[in-house]
Amino acid sequence: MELDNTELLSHKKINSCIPDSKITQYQKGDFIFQAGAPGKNIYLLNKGRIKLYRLAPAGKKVTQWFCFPGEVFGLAELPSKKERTIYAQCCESCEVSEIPLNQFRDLLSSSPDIALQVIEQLTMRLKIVGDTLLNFTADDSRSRIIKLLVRLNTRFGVSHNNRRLIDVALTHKELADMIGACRQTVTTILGDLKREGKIEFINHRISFRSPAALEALIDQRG
Amino acid sequence: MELDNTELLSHKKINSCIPDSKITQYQKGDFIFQAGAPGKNIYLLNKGRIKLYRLAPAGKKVTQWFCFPGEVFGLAELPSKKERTIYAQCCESCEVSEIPLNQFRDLLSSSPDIALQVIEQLTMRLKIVGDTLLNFTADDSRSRIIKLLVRLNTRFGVSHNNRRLIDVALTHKELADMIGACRQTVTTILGDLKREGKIEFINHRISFRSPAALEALIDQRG
DNA sequence: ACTGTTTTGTCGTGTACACGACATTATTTA
DNA sequence: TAAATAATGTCGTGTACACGACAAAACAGT
Repeated sequence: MELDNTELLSHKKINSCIPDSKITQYQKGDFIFQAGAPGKNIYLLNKGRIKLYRLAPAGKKVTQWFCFPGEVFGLAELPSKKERTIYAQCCESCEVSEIPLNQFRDLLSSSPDIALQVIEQLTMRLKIVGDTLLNFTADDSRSRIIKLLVRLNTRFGVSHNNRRLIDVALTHKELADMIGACRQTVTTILGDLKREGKIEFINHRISFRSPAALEALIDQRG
Repeated sequence: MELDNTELLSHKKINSCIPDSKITQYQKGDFIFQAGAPGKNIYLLNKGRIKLYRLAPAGKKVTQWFCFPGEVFGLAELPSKKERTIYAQCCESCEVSEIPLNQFRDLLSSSPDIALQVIEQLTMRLKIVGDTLLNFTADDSRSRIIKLLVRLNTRFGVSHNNRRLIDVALTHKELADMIGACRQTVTTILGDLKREGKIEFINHRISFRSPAALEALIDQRG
């Protein structure tokens, strides 16, 4: 299982201009860091997409965040100085700037502008994770999927034949993991929605009339 | 229903020294702000305890955070400038400093130290909300309660008769809301734990041998 | 083109837990 | 100290959904 609070991410991007940073290229599937690692660095994503997730003992995943260019990650250990609890894995080839924690601190002190952007990024994420949490307790699987699609639309949606198309290929497993459901449930619900004529599939990408039309499907309870 | 990610909060407190801030006293039950309000201010809690929560349409609550003295709140609207989605309600009588958003921005620019503390607070919260999210998908009610007790212990735990005592009076409803369960389930599970001799009640406060002893009760599944 | 692997679709079956309904006991408030 | 309100304890009953099992389809590698 895998969660994703990621869809709507901060619109505040930091330009890839961290001075004296070490820049590294990664391949799809590579880990920037894994849970258990010491965690002495802060990262800025320049290019690509990175999935930040946790792993429960039973092997369930919780995708905390999808990082996009301009976003800082690996901050969680800033206060605690403990080891990482999160996995950071590349979804595609990525370029990442990396600086040590204390250097990052200095940077923030000397660049109030960057500090403010970091604060805005964090704030935004906190809000979205909060939304997700609410979503979890309040909604059933169907509503969760619908809301997920709406959120995905705001990040990956493109216009296509006078409709909206979520322009990212995602498997049912991935979708399931984003909303804390099991794969079969997602398959069934997606099948229902398709049968109802609410969504269409264009090679693993989901298309629908409009976000509003989708939202109208959310039952009263949620 | 009501969630709480609050238990372990940032250890970074900001001294109540925001210049030119308006200081207000509140009574228990008062709202500092409610969802739907414009949200042009940032707050710093000087004294008391504040519950930050969301409300789902069906009336379910999700407690996002318990604010303690030295913590900043009301930030979520910093980037979006939209209306608030959160309720901030006093759990007891509180003293709160309040400054307008842009003044807060200026403050951050001129005081990198405060900016850093804010970043650390946010980071800490993000981590905890993430934990909660994982907790939600991976654990059943019993494990959620046990883990909640462990977390509560780190914040409110005191030593008492060579045992740990969570020194806050919480109703079953409140506990239920913290873990996204219904009240009856909490009553039952707490009853089980008591019958098993794992916990005791000392006027609405929960006591147990040790956090480790509690954690041992978490079943293998995770 | 052939074969292994991943993804999708569709069944049951089992179960955790929400929800309503009460009775009982605390805790406020008048 | 009575009356009202809130908190607890304990029942069913219903249901959403996880999980296992498998078949079919799509995709990838050689």
